[in-house]
Amino acid sequence: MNAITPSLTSSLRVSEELREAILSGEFEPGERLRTVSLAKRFGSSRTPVREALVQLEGEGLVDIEPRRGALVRSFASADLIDLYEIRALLEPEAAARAALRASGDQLDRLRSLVVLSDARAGRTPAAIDDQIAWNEEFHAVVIEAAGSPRLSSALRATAGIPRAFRTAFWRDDEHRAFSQMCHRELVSALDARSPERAAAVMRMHIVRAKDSLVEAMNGR
Amino acid sequence: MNAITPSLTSSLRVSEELREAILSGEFEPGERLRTVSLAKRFGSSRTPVREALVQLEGEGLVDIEPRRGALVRSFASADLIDLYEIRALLEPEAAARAALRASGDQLDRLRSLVVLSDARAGRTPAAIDDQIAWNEEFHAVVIEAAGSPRLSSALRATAGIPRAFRTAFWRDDEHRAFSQMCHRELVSALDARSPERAAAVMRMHIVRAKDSLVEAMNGR
DNA sequence: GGGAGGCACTTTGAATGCAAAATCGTGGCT
DNA sequence: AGCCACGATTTTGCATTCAAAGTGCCTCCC
Repeated sequence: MNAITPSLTSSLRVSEELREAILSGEFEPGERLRTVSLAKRFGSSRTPVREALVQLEGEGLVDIEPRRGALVRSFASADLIDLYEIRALLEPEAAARAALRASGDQLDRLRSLVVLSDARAGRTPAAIDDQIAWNEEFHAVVIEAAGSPRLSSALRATAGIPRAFRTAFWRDDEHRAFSQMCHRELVSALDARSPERAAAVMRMHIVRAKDSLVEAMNGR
Repeated sequence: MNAITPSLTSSLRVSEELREAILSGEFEPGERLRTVSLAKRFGSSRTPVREALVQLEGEGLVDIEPRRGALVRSFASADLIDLYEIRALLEPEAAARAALRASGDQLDRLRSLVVLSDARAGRTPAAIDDQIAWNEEFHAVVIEAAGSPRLSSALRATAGIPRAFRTAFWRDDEHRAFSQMCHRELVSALDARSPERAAAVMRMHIVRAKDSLVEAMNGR
């Protein structure tokens, strides 16, 4: 999605690319993010890099220590559980609002994302990457459909966790099947314009994901 | 607490002061925040001002439109209601966690804030300002005591926003008395280490505040 | 008289320069 | 041998500078 990013400002482009790089696990948690090397990598000066780092700090992906610089935030297990518990509070509300406000286009997009995921049920790395991307977009569309800027930004602050962790549970067939079922059920609830149902499904979905994560982490 | 702010970096100092300025209603909602005048005001160059603006955008106090600059975010009534509904989701959770984790110092501080507010029950502007400050600190301490960085960052600016509407809120004796009662009750729940009770009280507190706000806005 | 176009001024966004703090390695001292 | 101090180097944070986009005003034409 979003093949064309106009990227009006360099700052925004850098923050996008850096966010992707962090989420894809390219940097170790705790690793220092030096402005010069990032600037070189993104073909800009240090100024937009610094602004991007401040923005990503707000999203919870990096820590900035004064006079010491930026680090990739560590995703310790307690922190990840924390993250999911907050999502479990916010996303059901987003789903409920989406049930009342989602546009036809948005519902169509959600439906097509479900169909895509159903059709691509492999376990190759590429298939898993697709699954992850579609899953992210699915949740992003629901949040967008909720039409609450505050909710959106609050959830952005709980931004994605490194995909390295996600592969842990996207490899699990059972979890994936359950997730797909939740998505289907959620679309159905949104179609039915039932906020209670949408919220309940979303809550179940998130809590289950949290448990799968805990299980995956314990299993190693 | 934190009477001395070391202000290691200029960027942090600017963001603090600018946050205060916005929350105190010094700028009109929708007003453009020009980097040169802010830099002049804070005695710095535009660079730290820009970083502060990015940070405050993440906190939801400012909107940045690419190539156009920063605006004070408007707190339209729908937006404020939205905000309170999110607080109503998050702060009860913060209170519940605080019930489990609050330190003795934190509980003492909460108790003393309640005492301070009880002792200073005037209606002069200065008294109201004190009430507002203590109320904000009360909520800040509870959130801090929850010990969840994600929750803290999601809630950072939210408690301060109603300061712009102080007249609506804090002049109403009934609301103020109820608020004080909630704070007392919350301290009691935290003392008793009862997360359920703490969450329930906090939820009531926030929902009541939302209704008071709606009422105040309709009443004019 | 009203609207479109153009020109000057303003403001943003990005690059660069510079001072201060932090980091790292080395050597000396106990 | 271990530890501390000190200097070189790196890196941050801020100021300044420059180009490009935006804004507003004024004129000219219809």
